[in-house]
Amino acid sequence: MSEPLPAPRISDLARSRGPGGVDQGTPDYLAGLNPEQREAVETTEGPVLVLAGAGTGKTRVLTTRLAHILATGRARPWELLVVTFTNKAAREMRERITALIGPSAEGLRWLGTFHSVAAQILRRHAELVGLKSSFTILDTDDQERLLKQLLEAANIDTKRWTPKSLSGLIDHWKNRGWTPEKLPPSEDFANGKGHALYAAYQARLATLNACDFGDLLLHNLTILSKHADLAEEYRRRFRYILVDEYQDTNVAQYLWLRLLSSSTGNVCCVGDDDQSIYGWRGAEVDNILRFEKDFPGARIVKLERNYRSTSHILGAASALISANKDRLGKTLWTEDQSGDKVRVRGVWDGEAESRLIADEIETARRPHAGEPGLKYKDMAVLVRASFQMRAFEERFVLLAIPYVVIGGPRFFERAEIRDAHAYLRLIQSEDDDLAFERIVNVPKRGIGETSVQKILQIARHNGVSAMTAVRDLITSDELQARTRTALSTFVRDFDRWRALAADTRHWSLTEIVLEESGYTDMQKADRTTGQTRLDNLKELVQAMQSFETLGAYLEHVSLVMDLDRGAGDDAVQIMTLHGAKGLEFPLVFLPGWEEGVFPSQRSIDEKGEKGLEEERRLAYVGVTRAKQDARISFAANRLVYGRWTSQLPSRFVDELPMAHVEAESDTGYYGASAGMKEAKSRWDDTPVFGSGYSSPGWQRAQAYTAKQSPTDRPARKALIEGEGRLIATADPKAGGNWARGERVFHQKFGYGNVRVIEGNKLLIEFEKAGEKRVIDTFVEKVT
DNA sequence: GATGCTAGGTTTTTT
DNA sequence: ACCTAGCATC
Repeated sequence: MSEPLPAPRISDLARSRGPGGVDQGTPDYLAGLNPEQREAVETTEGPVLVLAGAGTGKTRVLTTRLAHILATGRARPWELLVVTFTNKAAREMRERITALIGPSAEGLRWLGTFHSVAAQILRRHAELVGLKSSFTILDTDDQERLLKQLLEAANIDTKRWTPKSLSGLIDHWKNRGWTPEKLPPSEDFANGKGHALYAAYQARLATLNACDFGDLLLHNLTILSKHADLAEEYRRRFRYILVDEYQDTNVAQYLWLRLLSSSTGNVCCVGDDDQSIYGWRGAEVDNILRFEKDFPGARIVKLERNYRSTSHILGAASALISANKDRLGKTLWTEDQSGDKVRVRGVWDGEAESRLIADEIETARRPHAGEPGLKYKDMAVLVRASFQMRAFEERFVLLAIPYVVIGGPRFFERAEIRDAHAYLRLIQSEDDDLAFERIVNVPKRGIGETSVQKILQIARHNGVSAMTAVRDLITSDELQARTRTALSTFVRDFDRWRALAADTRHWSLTEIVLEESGYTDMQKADRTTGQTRLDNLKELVQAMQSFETLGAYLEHVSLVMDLDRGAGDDAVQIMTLHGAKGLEFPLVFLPGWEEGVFPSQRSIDEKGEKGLEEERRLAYVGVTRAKQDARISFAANRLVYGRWTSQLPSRFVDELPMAHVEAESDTGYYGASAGMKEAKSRWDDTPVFGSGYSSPGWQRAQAYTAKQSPTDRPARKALIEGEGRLIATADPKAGGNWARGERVFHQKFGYGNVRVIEGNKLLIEFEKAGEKRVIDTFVEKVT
């Protein structure tokens, strides 16, 4: 179906030349591929599913396949549709293809994330769904504020029915490909109001000429299914389609792909059903399990030779994943026969666990038996949930082990960055009411909530933007004189900045705006977080410099919600298992393998057997990140949300085969298989930390944190005068662990501070009564 | 608009 | 145990 096309730059690559420039027949880029990999690369016509196990060279196959298609003249770069999930994956793919075929890779204009490609298509046909091609893309924050207004307008209790949950629900609906018209009646929110709210939200988005992330795909679906001619045009345009991480596609993405391809087309999906870990955000493993039905006669290529891990690591991982029922089934193998067994350790509590891991990190760094030691960055601690990270951070700080936490709050989601963006958006377009609302009183300029509501109300009533309404209001007498003055300054500032924008580079404009608006001053006044925020803003100004225009910058950030910041120095990586997908490390630590923590209880409660299988895939992903060594650990006692809880080892520990595991425990439990019964009974008899204290008369004193309280808040005072320990709580219902400097409340004597602790005795001094009381109780974990 | 306090929530995360 | 939104009060 494709006639060969001239591809000048690429043809250099297509054939390797011997020393004398003699054509040897086999293209360079195919050299070194194993037979399966080669099949995956060379099966270019018709549908193909590449099942790529962990560490089987997937990215290499993917990029080589693209290079092959281009090099053999089957298509030109702009005739390829290549979609990934993350910007990082898209970027990496582009880089690697460029390395293979040179600058002609720039022609790959349809290579990107699902959302960025969908956005490109939507911009071309926006009018078909009632948008202008200049539509803005809202982030979750904008979304939630908009929904809050709608909920309030509909008189719905936003505490019981939070904007957040509605936003999550709408997102879920969009992921399933449901527009308000197609929403099944069984789906609902706030007792029968779900459908109307969803429709109202979409209508509001349309008036704002905006859409959210889900809409990018959803509008595509509407356009492509209603306009068969357009869909056909795209199907013709995309001669070859390639989808990465197919196991993570949701229904909307799946439908989108179906509309852009035909069932006999050249569609290549790459994925691994065993690594599907995003079911909770709409991914359908079924998409990959069903591939052969969707694309009859599809070729299935399994990549099973692993180039990453030792045989023990693979053995442990394979045994684990074999406990899952819903899978296509692959058996990874390796020629590597070196390496140690996976080590499993049971320890007393979370603290012992972090101590153990820190020790092992230091040991691994030391040269041993002629082998050089590992670097910090060769090691990673992979946790199930982020609350588990803190224990490691504390330990690493204490021992001066350098570490980085990967993940955490993302750059463009930080409040200060969003504030800055809101200023810029409002300068760029006066109609951006959401931006207006966000910063009209940030920093405080005497425009209270009441005035803002009034402005918005009038704006909506008159069908104009908030900024226009403000211009009218300044000249009327509907607002207090003081508010009017504040507003006219506000408007004047923006007029000035807008004029300035014409002949100022956008990053300088940003600096000027932040300075003149008083935003920088506001942050400087905040001693707790101000400096970090100012640093972030500086980074923002820096980042803006690589964009031509303000518009280009804003389009970029709305799709790419993070900055690719430097990989950093030599440091141990701490991250969640989800965050570790696609990465590899010589030495991997997998702490917290306890029932309820991992597998997560909530996952099992909500999704039952399916949830458990996904947790197991997560365990599989974790173990297969390791190249040389994997170390699993679990604790008998753990502090979870401030409560000491006794823990049982994860069922995943039991599923590990002794042949590939070496287990040992400080507390009586030996982990895998052999001697399990006896070991388990010993574990069950192990005494657990006593915890909890309660006594009549004591009430909970609310904890304040440095972030929440400025220096003059009571808790803060105690922090400064006391021993540097933050105020904790003493909750008679829950029991609590008290420490020096902690603040407590007694019905009779009021607030008091814990001054001295000796053994089990507490001395508490009360502020008002001048009372001193000695409390005899069981105290532990005193710092 | 600042302050004091309470209630509610806390798996995983991309775009 | 900790954080944050939001209420009541000054």
